[in-house]
Amino acid sequence: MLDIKLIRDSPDLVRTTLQRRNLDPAKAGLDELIALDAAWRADQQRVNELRAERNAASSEIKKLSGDDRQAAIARVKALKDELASIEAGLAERSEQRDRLLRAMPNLLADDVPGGHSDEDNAEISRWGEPRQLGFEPRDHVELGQLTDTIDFERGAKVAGAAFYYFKREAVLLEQALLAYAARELMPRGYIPIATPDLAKDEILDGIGFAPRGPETQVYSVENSDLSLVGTAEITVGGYHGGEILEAESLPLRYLGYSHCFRTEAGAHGKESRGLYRVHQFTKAEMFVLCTPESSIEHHEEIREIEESLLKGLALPYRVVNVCSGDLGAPAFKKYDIEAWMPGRGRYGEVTSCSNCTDYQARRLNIRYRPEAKASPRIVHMLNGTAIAVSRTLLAIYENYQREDASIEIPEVLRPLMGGIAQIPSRG
RNA sequence: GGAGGAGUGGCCGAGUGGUCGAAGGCGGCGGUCUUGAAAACCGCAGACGUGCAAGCGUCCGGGGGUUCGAAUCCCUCCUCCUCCGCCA
Repeated sequence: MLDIKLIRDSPDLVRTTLQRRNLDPAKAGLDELIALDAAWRADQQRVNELRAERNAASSEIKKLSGDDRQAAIARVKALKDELASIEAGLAERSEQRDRLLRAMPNLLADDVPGGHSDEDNAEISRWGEPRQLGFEPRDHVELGQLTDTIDFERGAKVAGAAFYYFKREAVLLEQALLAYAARELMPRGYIPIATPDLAKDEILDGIGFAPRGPETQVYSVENSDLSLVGTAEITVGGYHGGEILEAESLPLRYLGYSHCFRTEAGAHGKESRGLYRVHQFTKAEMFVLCTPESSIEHHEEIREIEESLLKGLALPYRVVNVCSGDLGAPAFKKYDIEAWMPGRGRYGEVTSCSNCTDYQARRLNIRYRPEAKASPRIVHMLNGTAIAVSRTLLAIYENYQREDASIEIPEVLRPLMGGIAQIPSRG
């Protein structure tokens, strides 16, 4: 969430941000929030005064006895009743205020392009040339069938549409990709961390996911406050919740491994074929906690790492700067990296990275102490995909396919697959 | 699953109704001493809210209650530990 002080001091900045995000400030309740906050502060002040009075009167009581004591107790009781009535209103106001405050999206970086959908994302670079295959490329669904390594039909039979089985070399390929991420990132200071696949709703909410409700993308567990995580961003972000970190420990770089579960409500349509949009996949996620001064720099570093991972796999890609309308509430700025996907004949998102500045950290109350004795400050948090297995595997299948439907294994992954150099066609 | 015990500041740990935001220790910071460092000694130090500030308020796992007053009493939830059972 935003700092309430920012909203008090710079309401116009917040108003402009909402407009850039194609949100109506009135509908978002900005003015309502400002009014509510002012009223809340007035109430708070009044309550403080009454409490001070009550505390003072109360501490006198122990010195009194007899009728004086009884009279004093009666006075304090009256004060208490008055206080209770204001406190009730205060609690309600504070709740409303928090609800509106938490609903405000993050500020935007100056260079976030305006726009309404992913079509308005701004391409900023390209790397690699799509291979000249010299034959009509198959898509990964067909390749998965012909190699007997991806089984969507039985996935649907057992778990429903958009579930799948990996078999044979695909299993090794998944493990190789996950190992590849660790091998590349550990030298860069990333700490591998395998996280729970479920998290409490309050953590989901802290990261900016709506755990329940009609719009949710999240599977929740009945009769509990747990949900299946959509990304390790949730569990790694929650890892330091409520803590005050030492300045020397920053930046903290994590490589979080988890399964990811997404309902993809309302997303059934064009992209529903194959691995591109599935209900479950495995992912290695980069997560960085750093000082506010360094987050922009770290964002660029994460983007650079994501590019280097794709370069290592020799997958052609382009980088886009995600436009304001396509940006989630916690993100200050986000890059998508889109690999070439021959089966679709275009680029498709395989990784992305977001600078969420202090938005999530404030909700999760993650701070650091700049130096001894100094007051704590909110950290900045960033996340980025190292490897999303499903989409990366999709891109490898389609880019490395041969005419006979066998699939070459990218050079860097072969040592991680016991030397396997190709997936044979079994068609 | 059953039975007990415990959750206090960065850490350890006192504290069973008022003067406790909380002794003491460790760690931290500043200083004295020293060529420098260590040791020793002296001192300073919680978080949050509000306020220009002084201050005031809130916070002793979470929530609720009793009381004029709760770290302290009651209820409830969570977490951890020990023992038993069960499973691996």
